[in-house]
Amino acid sequence: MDSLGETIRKRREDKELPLRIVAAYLDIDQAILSKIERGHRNASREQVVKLARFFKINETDLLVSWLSDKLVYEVANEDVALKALKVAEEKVKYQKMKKL
Amino acid sequence: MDSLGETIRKRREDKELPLRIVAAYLDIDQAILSKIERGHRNASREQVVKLARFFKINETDLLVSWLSDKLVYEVANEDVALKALKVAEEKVKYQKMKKL
DNA sequence: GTAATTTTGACAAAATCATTCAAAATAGAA
DNA sequence: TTCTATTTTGAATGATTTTGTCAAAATTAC
Repeated sequence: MDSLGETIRKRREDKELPLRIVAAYLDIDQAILSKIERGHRNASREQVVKLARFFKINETDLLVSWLSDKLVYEVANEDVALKALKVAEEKVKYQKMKKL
Repeated sequence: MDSLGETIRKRREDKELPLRIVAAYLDIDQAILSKIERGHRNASREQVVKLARFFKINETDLLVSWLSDKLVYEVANEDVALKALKVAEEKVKYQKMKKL
């Protein structure tokens, strides 16, 4: 249940690559990558896709990690966080149903 | 499973109040309230609290409605929407656990 | 028809967020 | 320790998003 940042930092350290290299691949400043890894900045969707490609991580898995991080951030400090997540689930399920 | 907008529009129409009156209570332009009711704008947390007070709706319920709307919006058009919501739940539960 | 209400969109102001850059901090090797 | 590479931080800038205002257009009710 790692955050996106924790996941890619582990991968990068396994391969003993400096931020510089990965950042260059993503075409971003290494400061930004540092912040993404530490959870001080949000990655963009495109950056997540590139990261999955670079580290050969399943793209869907990494997108789930990224999106769930954003959701956690959105409900942070709300007493009703869990309830809201459950209700949101129901709403999404309902929307999906309607589409068929 | 109504959205916040649907909920307060129903209440307002039940009481046969014009936007003008409710908007004045919230201290916002009626155009904004119109957009909130139709889901074209997001309400602020403070506005939700005021709306609950005005319509005598349980504040927690209305906050859940509001927050879940925002979550649904955040995952809109993502294939992994449901999965991300579930993972976010786990993450929130884990954070809560750690706090004790 | 008129009058009241609601909706819309253009615009401006404010707030938020992303990026760059350089300096400071940290870690590792000799 | 000193030297070097890497990482982290924060300030400044820019870009984007959000927020509210206003007036005109559309809708509804009478």
